[in-house]
Formats: sequence, structure tokens, C-alpha cells
Amino acid sequence: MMMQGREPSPEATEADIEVEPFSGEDEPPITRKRKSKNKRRFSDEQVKSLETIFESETKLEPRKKVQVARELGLQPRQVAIWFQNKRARWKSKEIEKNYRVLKANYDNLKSRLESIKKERESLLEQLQELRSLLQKSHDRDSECKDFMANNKDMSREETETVAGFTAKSSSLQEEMDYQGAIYSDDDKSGNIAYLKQEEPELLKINEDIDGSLISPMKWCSFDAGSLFDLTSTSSHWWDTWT
DNA sequence: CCTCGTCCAAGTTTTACGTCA
DNA sequence: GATGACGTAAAACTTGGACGA
Repeated sequence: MMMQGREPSPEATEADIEVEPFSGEDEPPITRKRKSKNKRRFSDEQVKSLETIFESETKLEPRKKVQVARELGLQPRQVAIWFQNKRARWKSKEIEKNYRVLKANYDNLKSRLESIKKERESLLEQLQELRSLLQKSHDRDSECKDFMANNKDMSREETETVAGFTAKSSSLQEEMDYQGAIYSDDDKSGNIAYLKQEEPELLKINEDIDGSLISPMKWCSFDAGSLFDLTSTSSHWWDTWT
């Protein structure tokens, strides 16, 4: 092969000499067939020695290079080239290794993202249910107010019935608390931050729940109208709650 | 500042060898 | 089993940049 460009350096001149890579006593490996007398591959022993040196130092001092070449029966140029090629191979393998690690991390993150998306869908469904529940509550509240406006007097018996509804109201509050807990895991601050950004309406509804369902005037959301004896009269029982 | 020699990384070519039809 | 095509890894080479003398 013709050299191009600049003049060959003394090192290159070394390589131009027809060399016998194997030392006299090195026999080619038995498992490998030799096609010609032009032996070019290094023996397993030579490669093993070079590998061992490479593990401790990936670049050779010029003096060390000459010493290694002498010990292995190679030209210094051959040792230099072997180290150059070895560094290139090692770098290539490192890149592959890093790629595998990065890909594994990416796949893991992707999986977690899918999981979070599913959880978000579930939470949105629950939010919809809560909205529906809250709307029903508001509707019945309005009915109740209308009813009370039309029936200002109530008997003692009716007052006791109302007390029973108060208990029901507490049960509803517990249910609402439970629903709220579903979208509030250990990291509440993180969820709230998320909700402020992604679902501001959800926070607003939550505030509505806290402020309204357990208020005294909300107990009558539960079919109160059908239980009252509209014929009897009593004192203004609701005055004690205001 | 310029030249020269050397080293190195990156890319390419050459060679040896294994596999398979 | 011999053979040629093909793929792959390793050895050697080329090129261009960096750096010190």
C-alpha cells in the first residue's frame, strides 16, 4: 500500500519492514487453520499479555512500549497500533454499555409514566363521580330550603326525626372523606401542587365539601320531605342550629 | 512564527478465519 | 468433503489535529 501525504515517520518506517509477528517458539493455535505463511494474528499469549498491560495502563510510555515489544517479540510499532486499536474497541464497548444503561432507565421511566397516566384517568373518573354526588346534594338542599320556608312549625317528634337525619349526614361526610382520601396519598403536598396546576376545579370542589355538607342546613338532603308529618305543629326547632 | 517529529483519535483497508449453503 | 460467498474481528494503515522542541 502506498503512503500518502506527509513523509513517513521513523515509527512508520518500522512498520514498513516485513515483520514476523510471532516469536520463534509460538505455534499458531491448533483450532485455527492457517491459509498462508503470512502470519499476522498475534498469538493468544501475546494478546493475553497485552490485555493484562492494558488493564493497568491504556497508554504506554515510549520506553515501556519498546520493552513490551521486546518481551513479546513484536515491533514497537505493532504494540503502539495494538494499543490504539484496543482503545478504540474499548471505547466502542463503553458506548454500547452506556447505551444499554440509558435505554433501561428510559424504559423504566416510560413504564412509570404510563402507570401515572392510568392513575390520573382513574382519579378523573372519581372526580366526576364526586361532582355528580355534590350536584345531587345541592339539588336536595334547595328542595329542603323550599320545604322549610313553607313549614315553619314542627312537633317534638319531628325534631327527633331530624336528629336521625343528622346522623345520616355524618355518614355522608365520612363517605366524602373516604373519596377524598383516594386522591390524597402520603405525599399530600405533592398532590395538591399537582391539582392546583392540573385540576383547579377539584380543589374548589373539595373546599365546597368541607364548607357545606356538614353545615346544619344540609342534613335535610336525605328525603326529608317524605318523612315529615306536615299536619303537626311545633316550635322553631331549627333555631338552635343557627 | 515556522518547521519538524511524535502521538493520538477516528475512519478505512487488508487479512485471517469461521459459518453456511 | 470441497468450495466459494459472506460476515466479523483484528492488524495495519491514512488522515488530520495537537503539542512540544
